[in-house]
Amino acid sequence: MTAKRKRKDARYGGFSTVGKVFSNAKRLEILDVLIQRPHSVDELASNLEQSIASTSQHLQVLKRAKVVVTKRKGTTIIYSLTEGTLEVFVALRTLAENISPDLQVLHQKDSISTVTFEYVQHILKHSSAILLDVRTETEFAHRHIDGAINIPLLDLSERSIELSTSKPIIITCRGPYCVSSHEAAHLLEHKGFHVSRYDDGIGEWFVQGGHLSGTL
Amino acid sequence: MTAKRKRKDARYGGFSTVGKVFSNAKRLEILDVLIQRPHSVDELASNLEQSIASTSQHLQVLKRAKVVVTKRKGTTIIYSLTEGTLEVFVALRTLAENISPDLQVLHQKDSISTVTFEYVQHILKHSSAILLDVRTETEFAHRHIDGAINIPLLDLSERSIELSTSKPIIITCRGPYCVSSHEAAHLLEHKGFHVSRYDDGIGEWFVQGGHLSGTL
DNA sequence: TGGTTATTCAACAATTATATAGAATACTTG
DNA sequence: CAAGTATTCTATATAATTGTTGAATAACCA
Repeated sequence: MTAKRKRKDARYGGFSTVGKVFSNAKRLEILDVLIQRPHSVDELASNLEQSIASTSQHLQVLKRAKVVVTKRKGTTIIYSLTEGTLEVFVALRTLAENISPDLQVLHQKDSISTVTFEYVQHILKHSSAILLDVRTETEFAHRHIDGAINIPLLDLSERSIELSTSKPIIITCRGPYCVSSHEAAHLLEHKGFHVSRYDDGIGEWFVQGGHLSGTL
Repeated sequence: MTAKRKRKDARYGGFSTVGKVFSNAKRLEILDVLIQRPHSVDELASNLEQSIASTSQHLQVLKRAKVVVTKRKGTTIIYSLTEGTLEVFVALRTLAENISPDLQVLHQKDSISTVTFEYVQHILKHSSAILLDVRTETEFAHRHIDGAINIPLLDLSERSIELSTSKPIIITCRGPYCVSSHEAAHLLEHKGFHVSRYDDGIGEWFVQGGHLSGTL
C-alpha cells in the first residue's frame, strides 16, 4: 500500500469516527434527548428503555468522538452535547426527512395549523402573539427560544388563566417528534384560545438562525 | 415492547439509515470524490484502490439511503450526489475537524498564504484579483465557484502566459485535502506571480453561501 | 476511612459489516 | 439478435458492532 493511500485511509478513517456517531438508532436518540438538556446515564437508559451498561457503552462512543462531554454532579455523571454537534444532528435529520418523507412522522393529522420559522420570528418581533413552550421547567431553563414563555404541559390546565385571551398562542415543545404541543393545543383550543403550533424544536430554530436563551 | 417504543425505534432506525452512510471511511471517500463530478463504478474503484465489487456494494448502501442517484451513459453507470447531501457532508467534515484538529491534514506548511471565504467574495466582486481553479476541465465544467477561471494544473506551466501579472492570483482546487493548489502556487510564484491559496473546496464555498456555476 | 452507589469494564453470544473472487445480469451496440 | 462489457449478486471468510449480565471501579459522603 502506498504512503498516499495510507494517508487517505487515516484521514477518512478519522472522519468516519465522527460519522459513526450518527449511524446507530440508540445513539441518535441519545443526542436528540441531550438537545433538551444534559442527562445522567441512568436517566438516558430509562429514556431509551435499555440497560444502563449498553447506554454507557454508547456514551463512550460519543465521548471518544467528542460530541459529548461529562461533568460530575454529586455522585452522578452528567452528559451534555459539545458545541457544533447540534448543528450536524439537525442537518442530518433534515436530510433524512427530505430523503425519506415517511420519517416526517406522519405528523399526526389534527385540526391545529402549524406556523413557520419566519412567522414565529415575526410575531416575536411585533409581540403580536404568544410563543408558549410546554416543556418542563428544567428543559426550558437549559435552552429555549428567546422570547418564549414556559408553562409545562402538566400544569397547563390549571395555569391557562395566566394566558391572555386576546392574542393568538403558538405552541412549541421538544421538536418534530414530540406530541406535547398537540396535546397542549387541544387543551387550549377547548378553552377558547386561538392556537397554532411551531413544530420544529430548538435545534431547527437555532440552525435556521434563531436566537436562544438559557443556562447554556 | 410498547407501541410508543416501537414507533421511536422505527423513527430513529430510519434516521440511522442515512447516518450509516457517513460511518465508513470508503463511503466518505466516495462522497468526497463525487463532490467534484459524477463518476462510474470503476473510476471510483480505482480512486479508492479497492475491488469493483466492494465499491459497488458501498454504492448500493448510498443508493438505498438516496444520497446518490444513477444515470446510464452508454455502457456505464454514472453515480452522482443528490441534493442536500453535500451540505451534510461538509457540515460533518467541519465538525470532525473542529473536534479532532489533527484531521486538518497538517496543511503542509509552505510559504504561500491562504485567504478566507470573505476575502475571495470581496476580490470577485471588485475584480481585484484572479481566482484560478486548477482542477481538470471536466471537474470545473461540472461545478465551480462562480467567477473562477480554469487552467488545469497539468497545463499550467505552458498556459501561465494567459494570466495577468498585474493582479494577484488566488488558487483553488478540490478542497482541504487536495495538494494541487500548493503545486500550482509554487509554480506560479516561481514565475513571478503574486499568489495565495483558497484551500476550502466548492463544498465549503457553497455551504457558506457562495455561488456556484456549472452543468449541475 | 469504609460503605454506598452510579458508572464502567469484561466476557459472551448474536447480528451485521466488509472485502474478495467468481458467477450472473442487464444493458448497449454492432 | 448476439457479443461484449460494466455492474451487480453470491458465497465465503473475517472482523466489527451491539446488547446482556455480572463484576470491578471510583467518587462521594456519612
